[in-house]
Amino acid sequence: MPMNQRDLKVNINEYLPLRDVVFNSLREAILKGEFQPGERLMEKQLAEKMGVSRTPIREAIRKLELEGLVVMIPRKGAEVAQITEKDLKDVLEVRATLEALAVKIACQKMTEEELQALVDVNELFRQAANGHDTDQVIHQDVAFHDIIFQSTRNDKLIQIINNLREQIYRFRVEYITKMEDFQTLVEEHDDIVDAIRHRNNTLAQTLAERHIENQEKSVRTYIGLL
Amino acid sequence: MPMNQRDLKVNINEYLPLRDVVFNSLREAILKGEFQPGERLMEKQLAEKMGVSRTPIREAIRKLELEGLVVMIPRKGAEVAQITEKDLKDVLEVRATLEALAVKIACQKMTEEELQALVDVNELFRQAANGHDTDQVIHQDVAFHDIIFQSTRNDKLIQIINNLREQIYRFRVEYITKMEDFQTLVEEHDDIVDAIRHRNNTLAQTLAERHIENQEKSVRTYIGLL
DNA sequence: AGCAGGTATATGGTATACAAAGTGCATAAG
DNA sequence: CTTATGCACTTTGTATACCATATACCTGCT
Repeated sequence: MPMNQRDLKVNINEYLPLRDVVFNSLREAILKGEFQPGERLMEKQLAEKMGVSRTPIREAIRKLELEGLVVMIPRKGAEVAQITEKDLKDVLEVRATLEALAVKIACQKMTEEELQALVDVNELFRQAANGHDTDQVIHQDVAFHDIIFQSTRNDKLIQIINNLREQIYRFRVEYITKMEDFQTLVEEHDDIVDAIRHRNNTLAQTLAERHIENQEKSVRTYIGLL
Repeated sequence: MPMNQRDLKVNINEYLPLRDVVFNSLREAILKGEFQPGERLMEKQLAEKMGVSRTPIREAIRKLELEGLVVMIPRKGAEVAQITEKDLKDVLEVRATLEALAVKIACQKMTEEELQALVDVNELFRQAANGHDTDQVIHQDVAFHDIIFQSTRNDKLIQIINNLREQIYRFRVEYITKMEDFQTLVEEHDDIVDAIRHRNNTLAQTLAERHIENQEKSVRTYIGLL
């Protein structure tokens, strides 16, 4: 019985409509910068490259459209969304508030196990930062924030913050790569961990908000105001 | 020349792909409760009813899927999303924070014209509430909050809050209809207007947050914990 | 009543067709 | 030499037909 159940579960988990496979591929390609902002996404071309028909491509594009990663131009098709300075500002303004909310809830709900995981990830982050391993820095930074989000038990909050992160992910890769000094980031993470450990939610909120604001400043500096 | 330009503009504005017409129709139908939660959305049936082919229907459903209004069941199709008590709680927790952010920004950026418009809408809201005109109460309440959101000049914030409002809109219609006493709502709106007028952003934030929290309590009371 | 098996129906995807709009390039006009 | 004009080509948007597979329904058997 447990085996059947597991098989069933595996089957359910493994089933992914082709449209979602396409959706995930395109999304990742856009986030990694394999498609430039403004670049056209042509159905036939994508269909041929991915070996599928136009139908799943079109459906994937509908989802990317709502996700904000592509914009539709009537009767011309989809192109990768440009990000203006204002978009960046708007996104980070909302994100700062929601990250603050997340740590506030985390102060109340985070378990000891989660806190330990956060400490561990933060240590990996520190090592990556000291070793200037940018890939790891990005990876552990995402992991760090993910632990905080998961501890809120608020699926809607998690979904929205992830979408907001996604929208500026392309920049993050660029500016993190250019950035030499991760010391500020390390210190900010340390402070946030401490605030959560002491369940000091007002402090944690302030720190989280400042953390995102600093990120905005960094992006501006390193990207050169776009 | 201005006439040509206007004609062109009109044409551009009037063009809506069929998929978007379908998307808007289905969305409105779901929000108005014309489709019950859990009800199946069948492509062929919808296509016949709306006089289009399956293609635009399928694409519209992809967007509804990402919007959270329908859930996909693998190899079975789309059905109208159920809303659990936890969903409601999660959504309102995020909304309370974002409404607070909105009024905070509004305190800084709202123009005198917008403030006047807010006062006017608030007066209409009061009249609707006194006259127990539920349709108008809902309409003016939406208008009231919209003016505040627009004054933030943050398109991302506006988009996210609108999505969050949408998710509980179905309940709003029900509970507002059942609600007899709008006095609390009127007072809360008055207080928020005053706080914005005096550019008191900390007070405004507190009021907005409480306003949404009260809404959560009301929904729970009137819907009976779902 | 419960189960087996067959039938109908829906999804998910492929392929094709075609009108309308957009793109690009060559050629004509100024 | 630059700017229109025109024409061929491509792409989107939608419709339609088709099929494999999965689910739902029904019917008859035990």
